[in-house]
Amino acid sequence: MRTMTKKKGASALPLNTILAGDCIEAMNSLPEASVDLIFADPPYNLQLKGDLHRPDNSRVDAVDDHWDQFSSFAVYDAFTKAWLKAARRLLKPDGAIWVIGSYHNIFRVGATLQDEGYWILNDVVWRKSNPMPNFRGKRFTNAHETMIWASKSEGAKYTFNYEALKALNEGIQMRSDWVLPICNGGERLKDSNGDKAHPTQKPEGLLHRILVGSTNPGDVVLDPFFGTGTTGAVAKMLGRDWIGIEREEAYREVAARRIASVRKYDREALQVSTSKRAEPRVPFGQLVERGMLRPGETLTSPSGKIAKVRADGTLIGDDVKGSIHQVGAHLEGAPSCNGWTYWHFRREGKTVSIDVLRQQVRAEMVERTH
Amino acid sequence: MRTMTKKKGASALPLNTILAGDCIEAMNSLPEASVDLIFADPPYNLQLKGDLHRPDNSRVDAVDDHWDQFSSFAVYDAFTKAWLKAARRLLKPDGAIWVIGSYHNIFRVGATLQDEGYWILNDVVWRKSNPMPNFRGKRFTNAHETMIWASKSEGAKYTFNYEALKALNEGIQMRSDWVLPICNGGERLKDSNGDKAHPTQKPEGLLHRILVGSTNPGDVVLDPFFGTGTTGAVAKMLGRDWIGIEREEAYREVAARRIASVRKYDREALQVSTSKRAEPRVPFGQLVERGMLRPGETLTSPSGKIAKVRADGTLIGDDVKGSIHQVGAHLEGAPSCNGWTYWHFRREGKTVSIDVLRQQVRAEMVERTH
DNA sequence: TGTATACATGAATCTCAGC
DNA sequence: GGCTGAGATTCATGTATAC
Repeated sequence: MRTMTKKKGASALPLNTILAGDCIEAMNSLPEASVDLIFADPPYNLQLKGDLHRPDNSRVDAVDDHWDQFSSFAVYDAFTKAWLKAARRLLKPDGAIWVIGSYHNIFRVGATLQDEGYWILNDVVWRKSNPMPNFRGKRFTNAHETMIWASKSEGAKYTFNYEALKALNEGIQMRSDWVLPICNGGERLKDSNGDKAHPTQKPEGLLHRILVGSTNPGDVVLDPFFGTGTTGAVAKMLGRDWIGIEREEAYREVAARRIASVRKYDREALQVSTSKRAEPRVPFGQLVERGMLRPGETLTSPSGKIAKVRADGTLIGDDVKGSIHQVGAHLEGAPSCNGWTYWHFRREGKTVSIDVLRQQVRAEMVERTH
Repeated sequence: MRTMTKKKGASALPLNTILAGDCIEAMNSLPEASVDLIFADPPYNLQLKGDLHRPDNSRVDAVDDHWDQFSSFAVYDAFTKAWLKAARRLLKPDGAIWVIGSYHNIFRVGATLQDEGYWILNDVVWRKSNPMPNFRGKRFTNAHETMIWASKSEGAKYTFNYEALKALNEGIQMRSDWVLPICNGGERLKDSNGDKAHPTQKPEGLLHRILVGSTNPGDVVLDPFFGTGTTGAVAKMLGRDWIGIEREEAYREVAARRIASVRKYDREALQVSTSKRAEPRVPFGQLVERGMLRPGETLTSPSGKIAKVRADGTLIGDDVKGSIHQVGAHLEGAPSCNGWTYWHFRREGKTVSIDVLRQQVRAEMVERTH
């Protein structure tokens, strides 16, 4: 793990520590555009009528304030807007946020996210495999919670480790509904009385998937409602830096102890499957320059189209010339075409994809860097 | 089916008919406190830009209809507020509403519901068994839509047929996540060209579950965005009265024809509603996420081969990385390999097959869903 | 007629480096 | 910031066609 601070202009980032106090004040004390990912599990005790605080941290009194539904929503909205604004200031331009909630608060959180300029990428449902049943039989078993994943703004280049998530899901694209058990058993932290240390401790599996999917090793992850520190624990295991903010001293103590006992995974284990987009580009012309394909040689497509290689690495067909992609797209009447997988050549009586040659070139590039 | 009107004071209720025109005006023309349930599938306000192509270059037929275009969130919010207000006036005191949407609009709808005085009872997730994938690999598969179920006000005595829903669910309490296929095949209505008659037709199984669960025979069900009339068709089958409102004449015609051909208690519809559950497929990655195996941990094979677990649920061996099956096959020089029975780990001095862990996960899933 | 293969399609905010 | 061009990217299901 790196040192405790990262310099960013004049300010320092208190990495891998738990900050005490109100999350809005704490976030405002940190340098802007310094965090890669925020995970937030904000309070949503709206309908319990009590223990709700205004943005200025004064407590709302249900009786004195003539509590009603409307005023309670207004107060909650103001609180939500304030912390989402502070969080957005902290995010790097290509950073992202995850917020988790239930039907009590998630609609207000989602609307505020949109109003504040975040760009929703997905809503993801955590489908609990072992939920608490609805004992009174008056409603459906509350068997899920909703998470919203959003980038700082529209058009941002957010991190999404598509291949790693696909690998986690046994080769099938990861869906927006995740089946995971609730946090219990040995993972559930207990206080000295043997009671649960925190009412809504999130399972580490949830954070594992979020952090593997939307951060890279070395990224900075901030959790403004740290609780017992699940975010910090999983971030440490996965080689990400983390910052927690928590108001309650009892939670901070439990979290600190918990994270101290966590080990980081081996560096090798943190390497995940990568996309082809991350591979170095190989110009087709290089295959010609290197003599892997001869100018004048004929390439064929699975659909039986034909083109000839020219000395400058372009192709020429019956009535078209251009790059391997352009000629392929034209011959197929398609909007685009990946020429690397489309075109084939003959060697020793066999038809071979030109992509095999690209892979050879790439393999040599790797060899040379060792 | 009863007569076409129900007297309610001086006004009459146009039962089992489709009203033409704007839904807000039409609702305002109906008597207040006269409807038992409202099901609404409002425009989602998708903001699609260019065309989208599948990897095979075919073009996706997008929802680009004029009725889904709104110039801003403010305009969409005003529209939402107006129709929810009109709808609430129509509801009997113990009536309820269901609204369906996606992340584009559902947060705004949910917040407006709360602001207008509705009381949210559950959010229910429709998990699509066969969603359209994310073709560019940039986000999670959009595999669900969200429905909000709300009573007219807090404390209302809404209808909830707990036992009927439990029976639909093979004797287990119905959860807040429903697995149902999207509407296609014979159920999907086509126009005279053979194209889909409506871009977003909902499956009858969804409405079946909603109406069985939250109405009684003889209740009045209103749908202000009637489309091709799924709500009316299922209401008729189930012996509920219905009122549809639809602005587009083409949709009204399709809906009228469809409902005319429906018989009460249609066997086929009941069949649809009890569609099969998700198979308990367990990706290897889930064992890692859930902490049953640790990234960096070594797995062994009966033949003495070795590989290490990575954070994304892939394995890495001496000169190979990939899924448990791929790495096993490569190390054995075999065309294929069942990684579940091939790989083993050590616990308490013993060598255990990873398949034991899969069986543990499966046992938990089966326990809760059957 | 039965089986195997090919094709079509679904509420979608779906690329990115380099100039 | 805008433009150009390389080149990466899909799962489940129903229907049509081929053999």
